[in-house]
This record gives sequence, structure tokens and C-alpha cells, in this order.
Amino acid sequence: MATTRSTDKTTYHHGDLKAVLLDETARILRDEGESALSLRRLAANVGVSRTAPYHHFKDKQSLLSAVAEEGFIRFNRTMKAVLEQGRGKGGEQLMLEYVKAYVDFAVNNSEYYDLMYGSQLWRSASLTSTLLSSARSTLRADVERLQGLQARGLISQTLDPLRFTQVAWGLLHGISRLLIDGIYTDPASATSICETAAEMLWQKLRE
Amino acid sequence: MATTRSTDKTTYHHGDLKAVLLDETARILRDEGESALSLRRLAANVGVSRTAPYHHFKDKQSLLSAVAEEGFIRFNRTMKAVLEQGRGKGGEQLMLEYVKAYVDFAVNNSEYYDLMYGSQLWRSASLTSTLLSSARSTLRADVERLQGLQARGLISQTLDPLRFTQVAWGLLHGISRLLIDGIYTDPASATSICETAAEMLWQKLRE
DNA sequence: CGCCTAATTTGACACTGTCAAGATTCAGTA
DNA sequence: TACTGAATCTTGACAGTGTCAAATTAGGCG
Repeated sequence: MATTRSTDKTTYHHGDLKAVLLDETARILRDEGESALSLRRLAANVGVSRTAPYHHFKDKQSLLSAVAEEGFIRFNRTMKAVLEQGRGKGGEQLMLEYVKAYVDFAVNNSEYYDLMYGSQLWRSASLTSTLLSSARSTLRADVERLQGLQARGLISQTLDPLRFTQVAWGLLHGISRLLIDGIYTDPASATSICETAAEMLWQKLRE
Repeated sequence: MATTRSTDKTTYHHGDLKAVLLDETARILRDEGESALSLRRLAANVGVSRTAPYHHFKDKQSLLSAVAEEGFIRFNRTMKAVLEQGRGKGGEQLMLEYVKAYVDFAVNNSEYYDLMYGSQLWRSASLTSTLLSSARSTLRADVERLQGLQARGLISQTLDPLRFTQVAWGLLHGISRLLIDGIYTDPASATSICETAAEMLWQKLRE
């Protein structure tokens, strides 16, 4: 702890500022909401001057994009783990767990999810190619997995893997957003909604 | 035209300010985007001082809520018309047109849709009870229509109308958001995505 | 006509993102 | 070890922003 520079204010050079800014940004978004995030408050919280962050991020959007990138990494890791742990399970069961895992991640990491699929990121110039490929990673893996299943005759042959994936993504994204934004009347029914969604997707997969 | 007060700057009392503010707000959002909307610019565009809008709207969020309310009115009207014009048609065909109409409204009126189902509105204090009932109007009508169809034995008996409606809503909302925010790789495939979505929903309805 | 109320304005305050110029520290080379 | 260039951080400044309070103006009604 003594050698950690993160919270050490005695040094002029912070040493760890970039990483600390990313963490504190996520923390503010989670605990206090988007409207509470300003670069000045962020800098103050971290114990640094107002413009210090500008030496690590071009502007505010650039910082948010970097946080989003961290979100994509966590998201991809989470979804990959779900698939690996569900190896032996049946398709229907796996589909349900996948749906639940997606929505669960979105709802319980909304400070990241909001940025990952918010409108600002996808219109911004700071959408680098590496970020973009990270953003499409899970989607691409889904399409390829479906193609594999189709080749082995395990799912419907008439189905277009890309179309199905796009629709499934839309479904999961929509449910997640309605939950995050508090638009569904009864958030407690989330599990039940996920089950119905998974059933529907699985039905379409077998056709 | 001469008697119209909307653009008349000669009078001290604007006369029509509230309505003009609502229209100009929607116009700015549509043409220049959310980040371009400030109360000061809005007021200047309309030819009125910075704080004039405050006599018609408590604060900025209140203005946006009012614009959202206008959005709900248009949305409810649109969806109602789709159902009425699709009286004689078969269920599957009607489902497709419904899906297309929803997504079409969202994409082509995104300045309203963003506000209607944005996170700010649903957390805000300006979510009045009349606004809330307007917001849930189409959803409630959907549930009741399904109950009617179920009573007449036209759709699956085992299906929970509320759950299905929630999931269908999630699907349409998700597709709309991914299109609006430019996240889908190829926006041209929107029609095809809607078709797949409609098929899936119809399949689930008959079960 | 005169008054009351609603509509509108000006002034002010505390914020915000961001740029430019200066100060400080670090890393590496001679 | 001393010096130098680059990286990092700070202070000062500017144009915006949302919003409040107090003053001003106009319209409608007696």
C-alpha cells in the first residue's frame, strides 16, 4: 500500500492518473449518475487540477469512450464464460442462461452498458477501429457459433444466422434498456420476461 | 398569415410562445441534435429573452417532458391507425405491418422517440400521471387486444398476454434503438430484420 | 380610466468544457 | 554528474450553460 501511487498526493506526477480517472469515472456514473459527471469534479475527486485529464484524454467523449472500451472487455469476458460453463448443457437451457447473463450484465453494470451502446459513442470520432472490433466481438462470435450449429444440423437450416443474431440482439438490448431506464412497470418480472424471451428465441432457432 | 402571432416580434407578449417553443425544440433536436439544444439558443431562435421559457416550463426537463408528451400523442395515433387500417387482414400480415410501423415511427421521429423512452423522463419529477397514462396507452391496448383474441380462441391459450407484450415491446424497442443510434452494421437491412422479428412474434403467438 | 395579473426582460451566480501558456518532474544522454 | 527534451501537471482565461431574483411591460377587466 505504501508503494501505491494511486492515492498518493505528495508527488507532482500522479503516475497512475489515467487508470484512476477511468475507475473514478465509472464510480461516479454508478453512484451518482450521468448528470453528476463533470471533468472538473472528476479531477477534484482524484486530487488533481481541472485540466490534468486532458493530457490523457483528448476530450470528455474520449474519456467516456475509454470507459466504454473497458465495458466491452468485461462484457465479452462475461459472455464467453457463460458459453464455456454451459458446454454440456442442452440448447434450450443454455439459451436461457445466455439471455439472463446478458440482461444481468446490462442491468448490474449499467454505468458501462449506457456508454457501450449509447448514441454518443457510435457517432463520435473516438470510435477507434480496435474499439469497434471489441464492440462487435460477441456479436460476431454468436453468428459464427450459429453457423457451426447449422453445419452440424443442430438448428434450422432455413434460418439466416446473421438476421437471427441481429434480432436476438435487438431483443436483449431492448429488454435491458427498458429495465435500466425504469420503464417496465414491474422490474421484479425481469426473470419471467427473460424466460419468455429465451423460449421465443429457442423456438425460432429450431423452427 | 398576417394575423399569425407565431413569428411576430412586434408584440411584447408573444401570445403563442408555449406552442412555438415546443415546435422549435423538436426542430432543433431533429436538425441539429440533442447537444445543440440549449434554452438560451432556443429562446434566441424564437426571438425572446433567455428566461422567457421559464414562465411556461418549470425547467429544461419540464420542456423536454412536454415534447415527449406530444410524441406519445403522435405515436398512439399512428399505432391506432395501423390497427384500424389492418382490420380485414390476417394476423401474420398485421403483425408485420405493426412491427414495421413501430420501428418506422421510432426511426423517422427519433427526436420524439429519444425523449419518450429516454432515461431522463422516467426518472424525472415531471412524469405526470396524465403523461404516464399516455405513455402506457399503446401497451395497455396491446395487452387487452391479446386478451380478446385469446378469449375467442384465436391465439395460444397458454400464453400470458402481459408477458408477451412486454417481450414484444422489448424487441421493437431494441431494434429501434440500435437503428436510431447507428449501431447495426447495415441499416439497409432494417426491413429484413423487421420481417424476421414479426415472424418470430407471430410464431410465439400461435405456439 | 386605473389596477391587477400574467408575460417578459435584465442582471447575476455558479457551474461547465476546453484552450494557451507557464511550471514541474522524469528519463535518458553526454 | 549535469543537461536537455519530453511528459505531466497547474493556473488563467473564455465562451457557454441552467436557473434564480428583481424590475419592466402589456392586456384584460372593473
